[in-house]
Amino acid sequence: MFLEFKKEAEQVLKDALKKASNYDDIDPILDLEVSNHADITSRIAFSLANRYKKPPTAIAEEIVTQIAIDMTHPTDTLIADVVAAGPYINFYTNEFFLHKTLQWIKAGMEITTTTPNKNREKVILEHTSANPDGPLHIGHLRNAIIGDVLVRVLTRAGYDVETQYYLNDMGRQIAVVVWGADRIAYDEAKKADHAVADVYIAANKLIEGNSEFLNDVEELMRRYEAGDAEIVQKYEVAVKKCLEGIQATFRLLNIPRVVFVWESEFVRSGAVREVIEELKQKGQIELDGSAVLLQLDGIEKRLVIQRSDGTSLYTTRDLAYHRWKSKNCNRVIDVLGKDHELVAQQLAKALELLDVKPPEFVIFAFVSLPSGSLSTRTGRYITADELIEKIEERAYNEVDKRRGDLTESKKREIARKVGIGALRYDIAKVSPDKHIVFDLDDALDIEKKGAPFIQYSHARACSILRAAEPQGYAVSTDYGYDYESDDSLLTERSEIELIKKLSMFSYIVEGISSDLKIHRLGKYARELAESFNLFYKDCPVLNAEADLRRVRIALVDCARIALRDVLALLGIEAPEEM
RNA sequence: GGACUCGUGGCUUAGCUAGGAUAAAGCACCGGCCUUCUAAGCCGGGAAUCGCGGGUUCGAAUCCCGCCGGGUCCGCCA
Repeated sequence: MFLEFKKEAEQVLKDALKKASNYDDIDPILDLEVSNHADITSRIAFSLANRYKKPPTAIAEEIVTQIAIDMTHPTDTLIADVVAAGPYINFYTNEFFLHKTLQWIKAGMEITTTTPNKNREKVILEHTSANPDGPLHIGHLRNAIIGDVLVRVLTRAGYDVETQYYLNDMGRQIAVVVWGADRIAYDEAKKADHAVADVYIAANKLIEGNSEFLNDVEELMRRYEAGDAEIVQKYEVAVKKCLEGIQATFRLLNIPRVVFVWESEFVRSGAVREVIEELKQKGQIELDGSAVLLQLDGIEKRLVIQRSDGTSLYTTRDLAYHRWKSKNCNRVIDVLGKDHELVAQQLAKALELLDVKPPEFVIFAFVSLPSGSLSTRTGRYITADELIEKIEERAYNEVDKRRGDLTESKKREIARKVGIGALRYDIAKVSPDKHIVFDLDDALDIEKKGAPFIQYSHARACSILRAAEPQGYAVSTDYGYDYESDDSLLTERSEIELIKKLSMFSYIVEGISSDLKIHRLGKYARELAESFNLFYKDCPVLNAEADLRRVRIALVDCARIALRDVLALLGIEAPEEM
């Protein structure tokens, strides 16, 4: 609902600028921002001051006098007041805005987009895309969580999102696994992806420095690219085994519906060859022996698009993949580690040559351990599975400490929600360009004001509604607003602050769907929980006088919905008690 | 060496894209609040020359330049 308020403020300001004839020539950059001092504020007076050589305070004053809001009916506007505070023009919401916000929440919080026709546009979002040579580790976890939160936010904003996991099945790593699987048995007692990692690590040790084995591996790669049926079959067994484990981890993390796209498909379909031929015609080509290099605008590093032996490379295959993605949707989004940044730039430039709109990249900095960087090959990593198990155990201890009264299965269920929630929140709340040194003890310390804090607020809201029912207090949609007098029964500061915070939901979702900065969602979720906790402390609900009780119960219900939904966007489950 | 990126209280972070009203939180620390809807909560306190130096500006954590420190990349690997 805040978006609607902002839109109205924009319109009012534009009209005022038109009326203040001195300023009507400018293209209005309204400079409207959320502020501590008002519900929304405009700093436009500063830029006008520069242009017209007048003090900004005078300009702000002048503009405000031109503002006219028709208030013949209180429900014609969401604005209560506009005042000049020095150089700032401050806008304040009215009672009707609060009322509309609650109605809107109860009706499902539809996100009205600012740009038309965006609804149901198709997005293909690629995340994780880890090599299928072992389990996901905490580096992949960051990728997966950022990606999954984006998928949830974009879906909520009205996009039709497909999540893809690009499967690098043509790399050397997989050939090593396939080679190893012929000599070393999988440990069937282990989770599939962990068993694959064992084989991968052991095979690497055997191959290291042994040129005969190295040749074997290269032979495998050649035959796979050529589509040798026997080899393809072996590859499929190994890759699918690993994938089975990775998907199990995704399920634990609440990451649903991921479509696996096999890299090799683009080679066998001829798409890679087409890309290479087209680049040879359209691009600035250099030859190094029989290898083909492409010089890209603004990038010093030349991109090799074809090897001396004529076989394809990862980047060219990726180009074919991206061209295909682009043909099948309106927005292509890739979540990538920082190590792929140069490749991403080359990819974007090469796609431009092919007249394909480049993807939007979300690039995140590395996760390392206090002992150094992660490596699947050397076995130096903490797996996502291990982390999930430990954090759930820690969460169980916390639940057990507080709720000894619950049944074992109930405690386990809450521990699972709290544990995964804490993990996801910890990663989602940090800006992707911050390097993370992962400290296991720190991650397991779920006393902090993270996901459990937000979940707890939700549980409290549920608890009130649970207690209301047996007393015969139904949840109504009466928010205590009087259309005649424009009065509201919700007048406490904490009530109003809570409703205003609730109204920001769509603003945040809409914002993230364009700037893709998911850490803003974590901040909003925490602020929402804080607002609810303040309301909870200040305003008795069930013991309030009957009319007030009715509208406060309705407010609690709205808060419950918003907390549940914001947690859902973070991929965190909202327990009804904890 | 070159390119990119990060550097904000003891620790972890938000704010930086489009410069503006007292730099905002969490953890840790100190003190207070459970006969009322869950104390995984609430209130108060101390704690920051926003890495350093210059520049642009009426105004810089935010933009520009230089330096220092951490990270990533610079394969006919993926």
